[in-house]
Amino acid sequence: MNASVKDVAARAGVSVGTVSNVLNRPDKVSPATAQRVHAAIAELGFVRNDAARQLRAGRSRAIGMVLLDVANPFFSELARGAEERAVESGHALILGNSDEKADREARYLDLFEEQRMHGVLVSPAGDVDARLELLRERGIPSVLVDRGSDAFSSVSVDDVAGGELAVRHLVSLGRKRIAYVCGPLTIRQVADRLEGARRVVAQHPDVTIEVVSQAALTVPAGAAAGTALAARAAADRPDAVFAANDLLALGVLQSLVMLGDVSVPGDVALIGYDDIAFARSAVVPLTSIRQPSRAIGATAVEILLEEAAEPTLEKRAVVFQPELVVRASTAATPWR
Amino acid sequence: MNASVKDVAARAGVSVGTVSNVLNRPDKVSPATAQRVHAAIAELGFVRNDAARQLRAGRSRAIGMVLLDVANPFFSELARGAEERAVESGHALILGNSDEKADREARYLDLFEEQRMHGVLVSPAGDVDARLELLRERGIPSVLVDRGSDAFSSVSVDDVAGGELAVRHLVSLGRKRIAYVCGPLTIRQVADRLEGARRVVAQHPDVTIEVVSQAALTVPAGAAAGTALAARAAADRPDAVFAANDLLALGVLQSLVMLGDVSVPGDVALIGYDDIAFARSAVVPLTSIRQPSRAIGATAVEILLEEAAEPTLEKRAVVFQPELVVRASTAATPWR
DNA sequence: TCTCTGCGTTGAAACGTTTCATGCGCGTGA
DNA sequence: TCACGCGCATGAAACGTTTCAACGCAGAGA
Repeated sequence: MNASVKDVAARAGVSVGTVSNVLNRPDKVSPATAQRVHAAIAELGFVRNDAARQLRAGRSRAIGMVLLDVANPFFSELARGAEERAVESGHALILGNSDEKADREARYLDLFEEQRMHGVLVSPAGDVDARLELLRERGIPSVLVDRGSDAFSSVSVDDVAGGELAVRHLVSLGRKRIAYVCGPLTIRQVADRLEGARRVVAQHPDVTIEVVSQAALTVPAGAAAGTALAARAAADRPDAVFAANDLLALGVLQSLVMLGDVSVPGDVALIGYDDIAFARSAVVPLTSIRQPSRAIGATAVEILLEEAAEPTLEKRAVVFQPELVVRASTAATPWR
Repeated sequence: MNASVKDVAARAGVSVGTVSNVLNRPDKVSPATAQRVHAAIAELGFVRNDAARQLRAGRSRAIGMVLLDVANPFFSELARGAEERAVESGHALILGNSDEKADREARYLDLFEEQRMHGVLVSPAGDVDARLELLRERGIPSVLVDRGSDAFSSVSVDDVAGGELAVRHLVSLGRKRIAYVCGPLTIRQVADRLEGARRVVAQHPDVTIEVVSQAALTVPAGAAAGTALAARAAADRPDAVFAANDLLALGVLQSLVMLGDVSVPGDVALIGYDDIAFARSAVVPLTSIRQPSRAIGATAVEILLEEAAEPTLEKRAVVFQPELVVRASTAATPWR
């Protein structure tokens, strides 16, 4: 049904080896022959079969990426950065969604292994180290994204520092009773941000922190947490909320301001994490911790490609620093 | 470096054919042999090479999808729906971003053709019909997403009806001077929504519509449009804005309310399109037109798989109906 | 004239899987 | 007892590419 390199060779009156040379090392073939081959290709509408090429090469040219949640703007930005860098050097980026589930993550890694991917980028949900070690043994390098590791190269943001930044900001505004609204503490980023938060709290005897853990890092999960907070007696309510990401924060904001009768930042100051594009257009524009998401993605691909080319390379750990972006949700005086 | 089916066969003391049978038609092999083969697979850590399998099979089990903008929640939801349906039947979904650029779109289609994809889903940026016709000739079916077509199956939403819904709502609130803030009119959805809007305007002699076209369908593009509107003298300003999607609407909202001194919905009523999750947590919660994004993705995969199995099938066109979701940005009285 | 170089081209091997015609051994019915 | 059918297992062929050792040939140098 499809023209193969053999058909092209026959049509152009050359051998298959020559056709392949025209495609892959044009300098090795005379202009006249190349010309004839190109003509044959065009006439037959020949399209290279990547499966065969890959089989021969032993590995794919594609890079696999498993993310916690593609619908989260932080991750889609990250993916964007990675894709751009990958395409730049002739690689494709295959995206998978783990939904923070270890089994979905594992399925994608299996798939990537079957495809003999050029390399794999993971923002891990479960404990992937053993699995990645297996991949490495089979010649597939990996880079962890948005999390550090002792065993693999990684590109991450200093989440402990981010937690410190956030809580230090809240404390500097005079807030004393902080709630940390977060997802499962098994997610490293969630735990690290809490760790940073606690460090700051430890330095201020009169400040307390309470952990409100939800099942997911999504807007509805945040809304649930916010509803619970709004239902409390005012005296019992925290005067500040640090949310583990902006989606949670937006959910909290929604239920505090729109359903409950709690004002932000009057009654409760609110700070998110990631500084997604929507943070600034929220009901009350959201103070947040910004991460250089695109740069993270691009850097991860960069490192991955280097390791794929030179497997003996030592592992590296790039750590970006987060940045505080102050908006109305923590402003000293209520916005408007 | 990697164990092959041959190694497994040797280890288990059977032929390669038998190993393949164990993997693909377990019923054809005696339990005892199957047992031995499974043991060998485990011992050697054998992982099937998908490239070889694909080469033999003639086509990949993956489905390719090209979207206008993966970072747009409408599309990531859509992709999510598609992915779930695809995985359900043992297919992988490969995602590509066209960024509304015809050349990027073309690159992905080339890639998908080289990979002999099982099928292709496209939300088209450029004019893809000819290209898809080529793919079809080569045995790769395609389904258009979020756009109708005469030549291919499609799953879309009635954008003309959506435009009507939006503007009828604005008119019912007594608004007379409507601005349509949109992206390039070459994008079908953008044009269709305008068409719908114009139909309603045509029925009301005292209502006018003005088109404010931007280069992209993004938040910053919307902000630019909003800034321009805010800069006008109040008498010269529209009393309602219909934005071609929620991202634009959020941008408009941002610049009207936060930079300019225009109140929403007091001075200007604002309606978006897509009803993304963030619409409800905007500065002023956004009235919008909801589309069943996940169902669209799932349905598209469904149809694609049927066509892949039965290429002679007649083309189908599924059209979902949009739905109006009223929030504060068009409420009769200002919110709060 | 003969040998040596180097350029262009050739054709076969190899990548790892699935498929399919073939073969073998055993029990069953005639 | 023989033929037959049935259940399993076999191994070669095929998929389409890239690579590589080998080859032919023309021109240069001896």
